[in-house]
Amino acid sequence: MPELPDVEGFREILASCARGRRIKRVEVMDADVLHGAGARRLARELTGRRLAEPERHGKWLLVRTDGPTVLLHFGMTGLLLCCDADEPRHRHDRVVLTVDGHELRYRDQRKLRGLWPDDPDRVLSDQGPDAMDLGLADFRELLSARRGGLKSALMNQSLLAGLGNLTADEILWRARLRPSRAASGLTGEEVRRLHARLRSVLRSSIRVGQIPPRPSWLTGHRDDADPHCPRCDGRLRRDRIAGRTAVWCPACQR
DNA sequence: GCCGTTGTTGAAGA
DNA sequence: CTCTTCAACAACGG
Repeated sequence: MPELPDVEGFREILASCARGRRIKRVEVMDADVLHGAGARRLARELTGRRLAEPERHGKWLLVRTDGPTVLLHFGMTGLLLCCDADEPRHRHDRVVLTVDGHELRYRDQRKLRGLWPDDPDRVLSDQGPDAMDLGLADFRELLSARRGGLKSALMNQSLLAGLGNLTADEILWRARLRPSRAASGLTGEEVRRLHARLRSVLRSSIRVGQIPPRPSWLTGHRDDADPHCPRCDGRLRRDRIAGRTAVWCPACQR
């Protein structure tokens, strides 16, 4: 689930639910999700701290406090929820921060990622600029220096941070470009188009907190038994590209 | 038991 | 060195 738009939604949840409030209690139900610090140390460092304005970089959420910062990554199945304290716990709730009146819950089925109570600069040192902060000139520069495929470049977090498998497919489909194109082989006009679609897909998705599963979007048809293009009605293709399933329209995308 | 999964990583190969 | 693929991580659904 979580790509840039989802994580931006989690950031808004965190801000509205807990900003300015004090952490009363830290519960770790499953220490598998803690990286670089155990449950004891996490509780000691966070209990009594006041939550500050949260930030996001790519798919990372920075939980700022008046003391240490904790970085959250949601892997494929992670969520951040703001719950009333009397709401029953879910079996996949791994860490719970109690603030006044609410509980912030890190819920994750698969535990592929988790919490890093660590120096943000160190954890984010391998990340490229956030995809929403990347200007056209830098985008062009970065693609032109690339030897591999276009989709794998878009998903490479060290080049630009935030795009995953679904957003990359949606952006490429909107820009009418094939995922297998060489990253450095686009014309000036194609780069401009790609950059514009990148921004518009992210902007719309951030509004909804996910890629909108609308029938007019490619992502709305990914899981159809016999998926067809919502633009030209041609049959969509599924290919294994850069280790993930790419869905694209051979008729619309060049 | 098989396959697949909106993510990332390290190892191995091209 | 650059880039890609692969297996692994863990848990679940079809």
